[in-house]
Amino acid sequence: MQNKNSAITMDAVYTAPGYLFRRMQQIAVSIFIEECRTFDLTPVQFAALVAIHTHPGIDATRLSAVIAFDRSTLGNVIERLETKHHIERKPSRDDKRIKLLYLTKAGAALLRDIMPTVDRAQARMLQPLKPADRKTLLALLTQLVDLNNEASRVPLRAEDALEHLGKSG
Amino acid sequence: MQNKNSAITMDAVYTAPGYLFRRMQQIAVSIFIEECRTFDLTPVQFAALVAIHTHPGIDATRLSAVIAFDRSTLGNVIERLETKHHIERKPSRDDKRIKLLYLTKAGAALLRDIMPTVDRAQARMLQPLKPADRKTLLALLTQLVDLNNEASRVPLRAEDALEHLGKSG
DNA sequence: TGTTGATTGACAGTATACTTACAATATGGC
DNA sequence: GCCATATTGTAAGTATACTGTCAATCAACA
Repeated sequence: MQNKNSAITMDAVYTAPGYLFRRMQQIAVSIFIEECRTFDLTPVQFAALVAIHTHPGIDATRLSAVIAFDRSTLGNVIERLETKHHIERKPSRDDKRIKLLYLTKAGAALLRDIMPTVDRAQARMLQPLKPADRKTLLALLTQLVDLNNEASRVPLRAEDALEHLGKSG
Repeated sequence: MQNKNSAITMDAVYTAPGYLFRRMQQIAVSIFIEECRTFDLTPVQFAALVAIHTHPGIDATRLSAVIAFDRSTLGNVIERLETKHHIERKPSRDDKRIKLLYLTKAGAALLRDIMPTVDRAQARMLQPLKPADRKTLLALLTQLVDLNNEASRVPLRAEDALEHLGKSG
């Protein structure tokens, strides 16, 4: 909202939720990359590894729904993870369009090893707040993301995405 | 944090602050673009226009500090705004390295006209929350972004960035 | 004055994050 | 079985968001 004079100041930017979300995302990625630099893994690559670990044999389309990540971009992410030998793609016998995703041994080991570092990175993001405020912020944010799910171009579809899974391979 | 069995589940993603910030950023951009589609303006382009309006004759480096936006990427943003005739670049007489940024008449008019739409977009992002919760979330987020400012690769330098301004052109 | 070091904008490279379009393949209705 | 429709992965195009590097320029100092 502008003030009563409708004068446009930098407050139109600094106090806008959208600006704060963008800044916080920048900061979060920066902290994650810095903490995990020895593992050479980005936040999205980490999310993909966790999802593939949790749902071995998932395909790219379902993976995108599970981590709420655009399907087209995910193609590049999968490619990079494959180049780094963290995952492998296997053709499905039942559906020739589909490529099934699995962690390699190295990928599974990496995921196991990186967990404490990721936990530390996540904690660092909220560190400056008092513990009670951290809980409040997380609760409100979780609520808001959930209620706004359909507003995003790639809504999270954790459940339905996996309904038809497990019958291919 | 993982549970006591250290089993890796999707909760390692879904409950992580970093994931929530990413989701919220996706949602915020999506809402902004959707509301402002008739104006063909992105959130960052909007922030740049506001900053140039507030500080006519600013250069690209200072602009990047004022909106906490990477200097390299900002070059492309400026280029697009110039192509759309919303801003113009003029060489500085005092410093041949610098190009001074100004809104065009059309750019100023666009900025004036888009304000209500941007306000509506910003309001929509927090709409699902109760009014009291919106205030709480905004306050905590503002605090967190401020306290984490130095953690980002492009810290906000609203004040210092403008200290040496106004002597060129 | 002249040279060193900093600043500025531009560029190349990587990685999200989205759009639309397309060919190969699969599915459901007939 | 055949065909319209849908799904899947891929690719091209746009826009952030960052890393580096580089040449031109400027500023400060010996």
